[in-house]
Amino acid sequence: MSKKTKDKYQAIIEAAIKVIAQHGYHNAQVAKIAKAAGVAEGTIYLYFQNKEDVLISIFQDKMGEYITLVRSELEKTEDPLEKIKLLIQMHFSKLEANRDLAAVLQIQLRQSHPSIRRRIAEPLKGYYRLIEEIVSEGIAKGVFRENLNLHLTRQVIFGSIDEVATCWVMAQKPYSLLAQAPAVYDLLAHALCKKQSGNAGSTG
Amino acid sequence: MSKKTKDKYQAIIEAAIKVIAQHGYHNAQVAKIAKAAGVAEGTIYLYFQNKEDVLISIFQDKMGEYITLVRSELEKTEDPLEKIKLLIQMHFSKLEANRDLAAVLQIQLRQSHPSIRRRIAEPLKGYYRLIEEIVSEGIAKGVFRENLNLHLTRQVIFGSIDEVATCWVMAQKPYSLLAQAPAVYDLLAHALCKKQSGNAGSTG
Amino acid sequence: MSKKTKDKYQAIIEAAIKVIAQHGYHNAQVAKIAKAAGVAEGTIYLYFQNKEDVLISIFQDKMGEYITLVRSELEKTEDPLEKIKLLIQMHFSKLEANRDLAAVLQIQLRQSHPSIRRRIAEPLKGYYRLIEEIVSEGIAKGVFRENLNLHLTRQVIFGSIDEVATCWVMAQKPYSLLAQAPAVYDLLAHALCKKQSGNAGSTG
Amino acid sequence: MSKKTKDKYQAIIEAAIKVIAQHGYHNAQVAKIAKAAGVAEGTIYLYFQNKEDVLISIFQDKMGEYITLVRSELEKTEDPLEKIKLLIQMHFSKLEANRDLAAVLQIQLRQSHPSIRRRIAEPLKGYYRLIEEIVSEGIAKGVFRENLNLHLTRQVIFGSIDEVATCWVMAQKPYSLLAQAPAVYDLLAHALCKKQSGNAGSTG
DNA sequence: AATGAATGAGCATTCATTCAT
DNA sequence: AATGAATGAATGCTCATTCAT
Repeated sequence: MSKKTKDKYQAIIEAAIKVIAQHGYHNAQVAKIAKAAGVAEGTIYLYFQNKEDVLISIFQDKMGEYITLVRSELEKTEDPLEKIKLLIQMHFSKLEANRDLAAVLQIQLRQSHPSIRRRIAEPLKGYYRLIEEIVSEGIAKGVFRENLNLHLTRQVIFGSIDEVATCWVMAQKPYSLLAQAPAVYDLLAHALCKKQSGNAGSTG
Repeated sequence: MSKKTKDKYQAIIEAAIKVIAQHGYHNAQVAKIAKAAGVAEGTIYLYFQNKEDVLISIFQDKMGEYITLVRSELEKTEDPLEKIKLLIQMHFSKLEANRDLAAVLQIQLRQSHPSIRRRIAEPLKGYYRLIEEIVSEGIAKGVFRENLNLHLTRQVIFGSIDEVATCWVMAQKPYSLLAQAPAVYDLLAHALCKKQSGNAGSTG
Repeated sequence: MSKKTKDKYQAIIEAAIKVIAQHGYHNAQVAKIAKAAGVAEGTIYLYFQNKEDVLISIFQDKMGEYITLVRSELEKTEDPLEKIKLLIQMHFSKLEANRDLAAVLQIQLRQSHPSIRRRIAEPLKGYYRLIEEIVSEGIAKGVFRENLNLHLTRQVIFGSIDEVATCWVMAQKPYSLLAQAPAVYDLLAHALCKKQSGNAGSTG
Repeated sequence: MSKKTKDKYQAIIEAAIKVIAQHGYHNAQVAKIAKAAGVAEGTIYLYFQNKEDVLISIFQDKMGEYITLVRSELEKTEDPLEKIKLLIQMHFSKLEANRDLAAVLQIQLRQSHPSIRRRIAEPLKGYYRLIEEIVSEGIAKGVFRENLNLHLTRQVIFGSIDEVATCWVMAQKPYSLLAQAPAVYDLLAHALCKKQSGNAGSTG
C-alpha cells in the first residue's frame, strides 16, 4: 500500500469519525463523509466494501491499536492492582484525547444496525479477555479475593469504566475524564482486593 | 381516559415491546406494531404523537412503574447496604421476568435516534437520583466510605448492574440473571464499604 | 378488488406503456411512471412488488388477454389455413390498434434485464403452443405438408410475423401493419400447404 | 494502423464478445472487458470512442466480414433458389461456429441502448439489401412468384432465419443449428417459388 | 373513535470516463 | 502509447404519517 493510498484510507476513517460525532450516526451519509475526507463518493468504495465497512473499520482500527498499546503498557508492571490502575487511566486518557472518537464509540456506534454491532463485538472480546487476564492474575498472586467470578468481575470492571466514559461524553458541561480515574480505581480496587492493611484505594 | 382507551394504549405499548424484541429496533415498523396490537396504523396516532412517542412511552411507563416499586421496597429497610442488595435483586429480577422488555431496554432502545435517547435520559435520571440517595445515606450513616464521589459512585453502581444485565441479554446460552446478584453485590459492597470486621460481601 | 383499486392498477400499467414507448426502457424511471399514472411513487409499490413486476405485468396482462381472444376467435373456423390467416390478422390488428404497446412489446421489453426476459418467456410459450396446435391440426387434416417439423415451422411462422411487426414499429414513415397481412399470409400459406390447384395464397 | 495497434483493437473486440456472452450485456463492464483483453481500462479509450463504440464495432466488424463472405459465396451460383439455400446455410454455420458471437448478436446486443440499436441497424441494412437482391433476381428469372412484395418477403426470410437462430441460442439442450437449414429452406422455397413440378423443397 | 390507502422524502452504490503520471 | 486511481451523476424502494371516509 503506497503512502498516498494509506493516506486516503486514513482520511476517510477520520472524516467518518468527525461526521458521525458531529451529525450523529443516522445523519452520516456517505456523501457527507466523502466531502469531509476531500474525496469523491466513489473513492470511498475503492477503500471500503460499503458504508458498513467504514464504520466497522473505525472500531477495529482504533480498538486494535488501543489493545496493542494497552498490552505493551501493562507489561511494565507485575502488580495486578497497578495494571487495573493503568487500564483505567489509559482507557480514559485515550478517549479524552479524541472527543469525536469517544462520542462515536460510546454513543453513535451503539445505534448501528445489528450486523455492525455483531462485527464490532469481535474486537471487543479481545478487550474483555485482557481484563479477565488481569483479574485471573490478581487472584493467582493473592492480591485479589479468591472467590471472584471471572466473567462477572470483568463485567463490573468494564461496565464501570464504560458508564463513566459515557456519562462524560454526554455531559453538558465539560470536565476531565482522566481526572475521574483515581476515584474509579479506588472503587474497583476495594471491590477486587483482599482487605489489606490499607493500601487499597491509595491513588498515588 | 376511558377503560377502553386505556386498553388500546397499553395494547400498543405491549405490542411495541414484543415486536421490537422479536424483530429488532430497525425492523419494528409502525405497521407491524399496529398489527400486533390489533389496531389500524392510524389508530396509533390517536394515542401517541408519533412512533418516537411510542418508544419513549415504553421506557417511561416501565421505568416509572419500576422506580415506584423500588422506592416502596427500599423503605422496608434502613440499612444502606441492604438497600444496595435489594436494588440489584429487583433490577435483575424485573428484567429476568420480562425477557422481551429486557431486550428492548438493554439493546434495542439504545439503537434509537438521538432525540429518543435524549428523552429516555429523563426517566433514567430518577433512577440515578435513587442510587445517589442510597450512597449519600450510606456515607451519612458511616457505613460507606466518606471519600466516595456521589456521581461517580452512582456511575460505577449503575454501570456494573447495567453491563451484567446487557451481557445476560446478549448471551447465547441462557442462564439466570438473578443468580448473578450476590456476586455483583459482593463486589459493590466491597467497593463501597469501610473495611469491616468481615461481613461485607456476605450475601445471606 | 374494488373498482378504485382495479383502476389504479390499470392506470399504472397504461402509464408504464406510455412512458416506456415515449422515453424508452432505459429512461422509464419509477418517478416518471408514477407521475404519468397520477399517483405517488409509493403507490406503485402497493400494486406491484417492484419495477420489474410492473414491466412483466404489462406483458402478462396484454399477452394473456390476447391469447384468450385469439383462441376464442380461432374457434370460429375449422380450416387450419383460415386459422393462420386469422392469427396474422389479429396479431397485426392488435398491435396496430395500440402503437405504444407495440413499441414496448417489439422493442423496449427486449432491452430489459435477463430476469424480466426470462419471466416474459412464460406467457410467450402459450402463444408458441397455439401456433404449433394449428400446424399440427393442418397436417392432420391433410391441408399442410406432412413433413413439416412442428417446432421449426412454428419458429418460421412466428419469426415472420414478429419481424414484420418489428419493421413496422421501427419504420420512419407510417403505414398500415394490417395491410401487410394478406402478403404475409400468402407467403406462409405457400410455405405450409401441399401444392394445390391454385387457391393457396388467395387472400380472400 | 500498426500491427501492434491492430492487435489491441481486435483483442478488445474479441474480449468484449467473450465477456458479454459469458456475463450478459448488463454485466459487461468496461473494467471486465479491459481485463479480459489484457489492457488497462484507459487503453480501450485509445482505440474506441466509448463503450458504445466497442459494442457497435463488434457488430460492424462481424457483419461486414460476414456480408463480404456471403456475397462472394453467392457468386458461385446463378440459381436464386440455390442462393437462398446458401444464405441459410452460411448464416447458420457462421453462428454455430462461434457460439459466443451468436449469443451476443441474437440476445445480448438487442438489450442495448436505443442509440446502439440504431447504429447497429446500418450494417444490417446491407444484409437486408442482399436478401432483397436475391428475391428480386428470383422474380426476374421467373423462379419466384411475381406478386412477391420485396420488402415484406425479405422480412419473412430474415425473420424466419433470425427466429430459428434465436431459439437455437436460447435452447436449454444443445442441438445443431446448421441441421435446421434444410427444413427452413424447404419452407422458404415453398413460400417463394412458383408451383413447380416438384423440386421445391428438395434439400439435395 | 377508527380505519388503511395514499403519500413522498431520503440515500447507498455502480461504473463509464478522465487525466496525471 | 499506456496506465489505473479517481470521479460523480443517477435511481429504486421503504415506511412514518396523513386524512377522507
